[in-house]
This record gives sequence, structure tokens and C-alpha cells, in this order.
Amino acid sequence: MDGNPDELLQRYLAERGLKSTRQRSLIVNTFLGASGHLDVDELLRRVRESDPRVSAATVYRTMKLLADCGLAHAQRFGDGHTRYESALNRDHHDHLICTSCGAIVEFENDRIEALQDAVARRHGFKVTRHKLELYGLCRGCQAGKGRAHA
Amino acid sequence: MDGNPDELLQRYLAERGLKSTRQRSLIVNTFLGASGHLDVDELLRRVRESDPRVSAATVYRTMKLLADCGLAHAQRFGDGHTRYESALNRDHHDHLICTSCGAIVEFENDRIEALQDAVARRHGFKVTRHKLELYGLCRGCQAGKGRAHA
DNA sequence: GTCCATGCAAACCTTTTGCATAGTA
DNA sequence: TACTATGCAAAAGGTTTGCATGGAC
Repeated sequence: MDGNPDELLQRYLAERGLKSTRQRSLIVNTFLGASGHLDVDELLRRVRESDPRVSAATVYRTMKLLADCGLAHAQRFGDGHTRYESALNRDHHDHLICTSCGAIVEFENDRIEALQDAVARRHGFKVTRHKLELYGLCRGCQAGKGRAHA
Repeated sequence: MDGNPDELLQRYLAERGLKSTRQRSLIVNTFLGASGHLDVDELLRRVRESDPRVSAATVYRTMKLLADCGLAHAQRFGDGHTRYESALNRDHHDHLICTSCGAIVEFENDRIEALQDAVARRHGFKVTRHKLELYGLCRGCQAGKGRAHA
């Protein structure tokens, strides 16, 4: 999962008989250039700053493609919007989510992961993926009490 | 969160100036009588075994009411359906979900919870709720390899 | 009698899809 | 040229809501 994102994408597309297009490059570069957790609306907004004629359907299709290729991970934090984050040079991590301002903080904790594995083993499960999300108030929102939602 | 569910419901309704109806009683009793994690479709199906004229809208409204009252918890496991589980006489717990047969197993692990709190504290968050879901194959589906999806 | 709850259907919202057209290799 | 990708608009799928009617208190 290293190397130039564009080359990576080209390679993935070529391997699958897919084509490189202006829209796909734009969407992928916009996505990778942003710091993670964008939903499709926000990504589309940014893409359209460069090319207003790109359709939402293309963004949906492209992000699905990236997720299938393993270049992006889809997440659903429960607000009804699918968010994507880059999988480039990223280790697994979980999320702290501020329910007031919407801030998303990533963390990783090997001890939690190990305990999860132990629990799963105890129940006879072979775990392939997991989701750990901690919802609450970030430092700023605890202080500000009622800061506007981002 | 103890006592007769019907009485509990009556009390909650009365406190809020809401009314007790045939549909609400039927839905609540059907819900509480089932073992957890029902989605609205399944709950509606069971409710209609007793009264075929109950509408989906009423089930949605009633379950939202129960969730607001704290008698039920809403969950979204990512298949696009909201599931509800009873909050009566239940401690907090997390879920193991089989991606093959759909089985849902509950577990609780205090050490994981403690580590989550520690992580949150370290990041200055005050956590109000969390979601931990482990997805994978249950024992049966590991053996059966490809058992039909439930 | 007053006001809430229900049922129905339409509206919502995000995401997906069919289809004609445009673009890539 | 052959076949994929795009844009548009319609369709999907779960959930919510407006409104007239029915029901609880």
C-alpha cells in the first residue's frame, strides 16, 4: 500500500480491465488529499470545486471502487452518511466521536484488540473485522457546553 | 428498570401525557416477549400475527417511543435495518455478529470497558456511549463453510 | 369533548441503477 | 472499433411525516 496513489490506482484499474478517466483521477486525488472521514456529499462538493459537472453517481461508484480495491475504508457512524477514509499507509485504528461538534479522533490500542480476540475465541468466533466507536464530548465541547454542531 | 413491563409503560406514558392504546400494548408486549435484536419488519410480522391491521408507521413510532423512554436500545449493525433490543433487566453488553448466518451473540468484558475509558480520558473525551461489534464467522459457519444466510 | 394515536400514502434521504451518450484504449 | 464510464433521472429501500379518521381519557 505504498507508492504514488495515482500509479496505484492505474495499476488497480489495469489489473481489472477498467479505465482511467478524468473524473476518477480527480475524485481519487481529492479524496486522498483530504484528511479522512469525508462523506460523499462533502467529497462531491470538493470535487466540484475543480469540475462542477461531476455527478454524485460517479463519486459513489468511484468510492465503491476504491473500497473494493482496498484503497479506502467505508465507515458508518450512524448519522446516515457513509464516510470514507484512506487506507494508504494506515494501520487499523478505532474512533472517538464527539456528539456535539462531530470531531473524529483516531486511536489504536493493542490491549483492547487482544482482549477482543480473546472474547471471540471464547465464543468460537473467527473475527474478520470489528468496529469500536466511543461517542461522547471532546475536551472543547465539555468546556464550551453546547458549542454548535460542526 | 424493574417491575411489570406493562406497568412501566403505563407509567412512562402517563408521565408524558401520552395514551395507552391497543396497538402500543401489543407492540410492546410482542417486542418484550421476543428475544432481542428484532428489526421493524420482523417485529411488524409478529405483531400482525395478533392484529393484521397494525401499520408499520405505528411500529416505528412505538419503538422510537420505547427507545426514548429507555426501555429499548436501537442498534444498527450495518445491514440497513435498525434493530431493537430490550433494555429491561439488561446490563450493558457488546455484540459478536456472524457475517454468514446472521447470528448475534452478546458479551460483556469489563477489562475492555476499562481500557476504553482510559483511552477516552487520555484524549480528553467524556464518553457517553460506545459501540463494539466483532464481525466474523461463528463456530457453526466455520465448520459448515457457506451455510445459508439466516 | 379534547387531544392524542393510527393508518394510509406520500415524502424523505442516501445510495443504486437503467439507459443513452461520451470517452478510453 | 469495442467496450467501459459518465450524467441524468428514475428507482430502491428503510424510515418519517401530513392528514383525515378513530380512540383514549
